[in-house]
Amino acid sequence: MAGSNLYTGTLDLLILKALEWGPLHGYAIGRWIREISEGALQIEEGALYPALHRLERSGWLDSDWGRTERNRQAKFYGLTKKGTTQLEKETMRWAEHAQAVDAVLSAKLSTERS
Amino acid sequence: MAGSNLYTGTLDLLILKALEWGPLHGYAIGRWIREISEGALQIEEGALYPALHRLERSGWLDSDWGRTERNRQAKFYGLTKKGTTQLEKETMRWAEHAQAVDAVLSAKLSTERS
DNA sequence: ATTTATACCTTGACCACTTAGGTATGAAGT
DNA sequence: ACTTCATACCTAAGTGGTCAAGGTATAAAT
Repeated sequence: MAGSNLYTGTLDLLILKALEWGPLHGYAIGRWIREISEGALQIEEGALYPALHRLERSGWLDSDWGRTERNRQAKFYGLTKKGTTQLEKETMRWAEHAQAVDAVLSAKLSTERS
Repeated sequence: MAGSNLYTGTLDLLILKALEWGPLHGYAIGRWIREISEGALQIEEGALYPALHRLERSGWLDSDWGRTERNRQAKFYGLTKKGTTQLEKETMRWAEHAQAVDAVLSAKLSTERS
């Protein structure tokens, strides 16, 4: 259930950001995002894995099979150079969008409303 | 052109907010959002009108045909009581989501990344 | 009489996300 | 040994918001 409150389109940014400091496997990406956001962002697996495949297809990520500290098989994803550039773009896009929405939300009656 | 940069799901909030100070017609809602956001938020008409219908169907809005200051026919939308409640909910949802995303974006390497 | 800006609408396609399943494996408990 | 649990991956069908690209109508201006 959980109804993960995220707006469509932000998932890519979150994933790219999760990999900024080095490779992680998919399951850990989801967990990391949830923990950093203190539960506010719950990524469904049905959204996470297709997103990882899409980002890899786009060339932002590459992947390698390996083993976790707990000795489980896992596919580790890493940022490519293109992915790093994309992360910067997406970060800027988010900042601009968030600022714009906040501008609307803080609009006062004084504005023209013809 | 334009490729309106908004994350899916934020449109409802923007529309509800636009009507907080009183009724507006659809075209004016789109223009108001664009102007307040200084062009950052460009609402496509193909998204705007269906959204208005959807919000009205949900009971957040009601509508009446009238005439603008320029003497044009236009359908004026107003917030219902349920719509006002919904605006509060959506505003909170946005605030929480934005805060969560910002938390992820400002995450430092120090965080556990097992 | 034509153009322009306003104002509304719809249809088709896309695609991210949800829901709801499924498989496999290592570790831990009984 | 067997079961259970958490980990870790995956996919298929359906939903639904948005975009692209059309279209109509009308008041005012040229």
